[in-house]
Amino acid sequence: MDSGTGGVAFRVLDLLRDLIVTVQLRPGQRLSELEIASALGISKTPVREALIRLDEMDLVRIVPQSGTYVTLISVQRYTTACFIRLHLEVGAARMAAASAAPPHSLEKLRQIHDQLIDAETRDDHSAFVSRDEDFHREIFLLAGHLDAWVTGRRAQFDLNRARNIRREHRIPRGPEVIRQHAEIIAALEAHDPDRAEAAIHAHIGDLERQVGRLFTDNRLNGLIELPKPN
Amino acid sequence: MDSGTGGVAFRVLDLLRDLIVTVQLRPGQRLSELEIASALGISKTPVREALIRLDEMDLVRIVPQSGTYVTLISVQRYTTACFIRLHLEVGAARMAAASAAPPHSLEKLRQIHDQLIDAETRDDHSAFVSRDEDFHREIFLLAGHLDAWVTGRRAQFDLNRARNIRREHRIPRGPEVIRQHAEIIAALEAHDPDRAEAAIHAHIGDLERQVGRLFTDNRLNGLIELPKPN
DNA sequence: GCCCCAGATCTGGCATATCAATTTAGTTAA
DNA sequence: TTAACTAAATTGATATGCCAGATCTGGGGC
Repeated sequence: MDSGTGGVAFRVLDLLRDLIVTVQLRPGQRLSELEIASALGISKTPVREALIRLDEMDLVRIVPQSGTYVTLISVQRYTTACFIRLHLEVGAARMAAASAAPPHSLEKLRQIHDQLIDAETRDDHSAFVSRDEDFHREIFLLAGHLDAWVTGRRAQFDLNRARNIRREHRIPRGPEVIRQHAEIIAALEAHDPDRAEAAIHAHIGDLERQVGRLFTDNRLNGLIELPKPN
Repeated sequence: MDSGTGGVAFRVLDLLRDLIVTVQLRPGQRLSELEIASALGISKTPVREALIRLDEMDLVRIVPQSGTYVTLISVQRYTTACFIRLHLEVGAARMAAASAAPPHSLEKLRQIHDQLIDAETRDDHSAFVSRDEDFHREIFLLAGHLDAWVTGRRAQFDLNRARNIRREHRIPRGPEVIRQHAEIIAALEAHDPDRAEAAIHAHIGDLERQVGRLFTDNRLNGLIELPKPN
């Protein structure tokens, strides 16, 4: 997942990003430049640069002269992330459905779908999540707007963190997801934009509803950004 | 537009961002940490931190041990930015149209619209662009997804840079924009999501088409990222 | 017991110095 | 003339030190 190469700062960035998304660094937790630096046997500088990048992607918040904190999970941000994903994927799916669509172009999508089914059979949660991401990424690729996928994905960190707090070992909603993906593929094959839109709508809407309940989980107490105290 | 407060690094960030968006620093231009630092009478550190943030928002590209360059204007990125704006604004407008919509909530939107008309009358290009941004921002606000606006806006730097290279002193498409905005307001007032979607579609589609021609401007030679040389 | 304030401590912000990779200029050989 | 090689200069990358502001702590006053 990480670039592998690059300077020390980038390796620190990858490390911290992973630790945050997998909630090994918990939301609200205080980080110390010096502490991280000495733990890794390097100086503060590359650590600081990594933290600046993380700050820029809203994964941490640097408070001057006070400390750097892992951002809390924000229900508002999650809701917005769903909104963004929904509308971008609808647009991408419509575009993909309307395109000339060489018959083989959907082959990759079907292949990913098969791998998803396989992951569900093997009950491999990690692979399932990965293949699921690949599936949606492929839709943007088909629409010729891969960059937009990056945008939608960036808005989705909170969802992944909430998921990882649950540490679900069984795959949730596996069969439904597979069924919904199959419907999306069918709509693309039929070159039916309206059907594709409906399929995406159902899929993302379901996701938002299901995961919305996740935020009421007791385990998230203190890890969630409260609505404005005004 | 800038925060006003904050440390030196943030003031450098605001300065450089403005210089880049207004193309006083031209696409492809090489920047030097040391040069900027001494010009501002500060050390390289805050300059570097600002550049890291700019790198994270794709306004510059830091090449290790080589140099930092203002990114070229990318037609691909611009097209994707239009795609993102189109679909997010359609979603937001539909949501705003469908909402309960207290009668006074649209008042702000009408007010901005009036200011836009005023700017067009006075032929104040800068104010026109500003009010235009406010207008679209307000739509996201009405939909309750202001964060999504930030996402859409971030993807739009290239458009603004291309605009500023033209340095148009007359307001382009002023009357059409005003007419299209009026139609959007009318659709929202009528609580008609389909009509709102159509209005946004027309507006953004028009924008993409008009500005698309802008990229063929001779003045942009060398400032645009060429399609993959493969 | 509670509140307030001063000093110690910790944090990030910035400056400075050194390093290594890269680019570039100069030079030499074909 | 040109191509290739070498060395100096430039750049970003990292380490380190110091500073100012924020936080924490503990003692004194109410």
